Amino acid sequence: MAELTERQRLILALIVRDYTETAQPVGSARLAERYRLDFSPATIRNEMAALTEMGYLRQPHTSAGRVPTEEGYRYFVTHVVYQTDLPDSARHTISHQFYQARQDVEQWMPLAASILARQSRAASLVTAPHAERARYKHLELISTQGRQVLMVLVLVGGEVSQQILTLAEPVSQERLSAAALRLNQLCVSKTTEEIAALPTRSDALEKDILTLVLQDMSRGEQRVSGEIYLDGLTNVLSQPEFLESDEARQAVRLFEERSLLQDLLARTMSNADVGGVQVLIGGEGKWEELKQCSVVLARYGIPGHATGMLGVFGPMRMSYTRTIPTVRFMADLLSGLVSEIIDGEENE
Amino acid sequence: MAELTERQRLILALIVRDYTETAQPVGSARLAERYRLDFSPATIRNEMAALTEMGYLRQPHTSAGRVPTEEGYRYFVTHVVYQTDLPDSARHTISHQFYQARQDVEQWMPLAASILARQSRAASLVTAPHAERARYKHLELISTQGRQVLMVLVLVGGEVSQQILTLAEPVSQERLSAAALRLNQLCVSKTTEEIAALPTRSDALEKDILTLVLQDMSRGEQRVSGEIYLDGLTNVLSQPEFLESDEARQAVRLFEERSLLQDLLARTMSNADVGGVQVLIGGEGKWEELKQCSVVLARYGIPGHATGMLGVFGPMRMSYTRTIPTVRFMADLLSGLVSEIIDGEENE
DNA sequence: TTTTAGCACTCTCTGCCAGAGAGTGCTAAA
DNA sequence: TTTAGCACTCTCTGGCAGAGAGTGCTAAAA
Repeated sequence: MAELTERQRLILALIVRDYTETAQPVGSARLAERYRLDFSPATIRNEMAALTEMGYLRQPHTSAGRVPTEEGYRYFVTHVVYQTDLPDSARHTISHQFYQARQDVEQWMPLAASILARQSRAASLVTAPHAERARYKHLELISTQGRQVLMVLVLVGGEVSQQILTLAEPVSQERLSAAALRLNQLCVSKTTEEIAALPTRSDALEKDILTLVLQDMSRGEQRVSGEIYLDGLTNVLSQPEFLESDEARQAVRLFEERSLLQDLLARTMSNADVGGVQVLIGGEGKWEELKQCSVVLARYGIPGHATGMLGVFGPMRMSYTRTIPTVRFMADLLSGLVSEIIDGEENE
Repeated sequence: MAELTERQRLILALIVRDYTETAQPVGSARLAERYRLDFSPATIRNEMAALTEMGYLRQPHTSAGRVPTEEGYRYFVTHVVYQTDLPDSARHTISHQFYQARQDVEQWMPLAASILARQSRAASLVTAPHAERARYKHLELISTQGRQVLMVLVLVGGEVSQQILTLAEPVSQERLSAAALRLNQLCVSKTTEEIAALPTRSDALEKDILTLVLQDMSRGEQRVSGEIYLDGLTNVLSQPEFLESDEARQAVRLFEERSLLQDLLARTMSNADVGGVQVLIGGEGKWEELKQCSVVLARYGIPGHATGMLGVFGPMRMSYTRTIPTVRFMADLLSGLVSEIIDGEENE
């Protein structure tokens, strides 16, 4: 990547900014006037030509203004905006909202998604924190009609899963409770491997249930993420990119097809350290569906215990200046909340 | 409503069908040719004029074909399609898919949403079954760092809610477990009122927790529905209505703004008996946002115990012939599943 | 050497117009 | 009661001209 002069950086930044706001190719005269630059449109044209030459800008057609290329955004993100911090006022507003919802764990994820969407004026996604290694906390067996039993499994960290099991023959609630009690004493705080290594239960009922518990736990471990919370899709649907181009609309499928989203998260997760913000511009060649879109993602949580991802999805010309600091701040904030749940359990 | 002749009904039905498929106003010649009718375009024109006079059809402009009005769809739905049943093949396919997922309660709702979306080729929504009157089943207190405690409350019927509580001073896991055990013995199977009527606990910890449990239970009772599952939004976004008209796009906000959706469900819920399918065409004057859209909704579950809603949302010209029987069938199917969980608990 | 004014050129966008096409309503005949 | 024929209406499409925005180049100014 060639080095840019101070002035070129300024012009690139202003073009990104203007295009982000208007979605129209930006011309030299417009730029000079709107930002009261103290050099002339002609000078700007020369610099634009240079930036185009270097691959940071492009022209939709000969006599149009300039539009940033993927490389242009990339440069903007890494050199101009990456360091900026979220303004104190925003930090306070967000912290305050979380403070009010601190009791209600179930509100955390939707709240985070809603804040991300509002701040970035784009679509947001948040996955619930998810432990790579499941640890047993508590089992509850609820008798229903005849042979049907509702099994509720709570894992360390607070993940909860439910299953229905059909027994070979009806079993009373008393026997179920007794079985659950014994299994709870036996398994509490144990990992999948540790439970698998236990001697086989002599009682047939307990043995069957334990098999299901193990199945459930390892199924959870194989999943990339917990539940996915989305918000702000309408922000993105009203953008001109999505009204006009079929291509961009494709990207909305990402939000429906779990498999696509999981794939995206999995790949990004692997090379994301907690706290670092990943910016995927225009799919970076790898995701056809994201050609006209960008995704800003971060991982949060406590690695080795429970982590989740959160991010923002929008047109390539989204406001990185607003989005990146917000995503970073929210990741830190959720990490804090998760550590409050996890920390104590480590040394139980 | 004036009575229609057999032939008028046929023509109305064919116009609805054709318009549903093509989204284009349908003309007399086209209709005669496409469906090989044994009367001429001129006759059709006469009937169309009559149907227009009666308010079932309208013309976008003088020399265009006809489009059904809201009244037209309403007539079609009540007189033509309401009785039709879902073909056996579809019933079997759906039953089969649920049979495979019968163990995994958490899969039921997303699966139902996915099937509804696929069958109707529109957007679907399913709410988890939700009890109007909460009944305590089991409480779990998980100690985390210091004064933070994760509380997991399981209700009869399988609803689970989580909260974090911050105690005045640190409490050991042993004390927490003991408290939970006592509260469980005390409260199992009790309703909110019954728990509220219990004598105050002497132990301060137990008293505080019980207050939170009650708060949680009554908050749940005030909610209209459980969690909401959505699917198939892309089906609807690719329809011409949504590409062209801003008005229709408004309707997508329904799917994001919980409050709107809750409101819609609440109002429909109130005059829906379980099993009956409600069809809301073009918002029926009440919902501005739904002007160009229709919603097919049904309630499922066991009234008095746990009920939920499920439905399909799409352009006004959605295929009612496919959608209505599917919604009805799915409601019955989910009712069956819910009763399997509930039944046994009643006479515990 | 760098910046800027001037200018010719290019491309899109808008409005306008004419002709084709689709559909209607009416009238009169079957 | 149904249908063929026909005049009429309205939209849609393509072509075309003019306006507007923006560029690149050249030559003069700083």
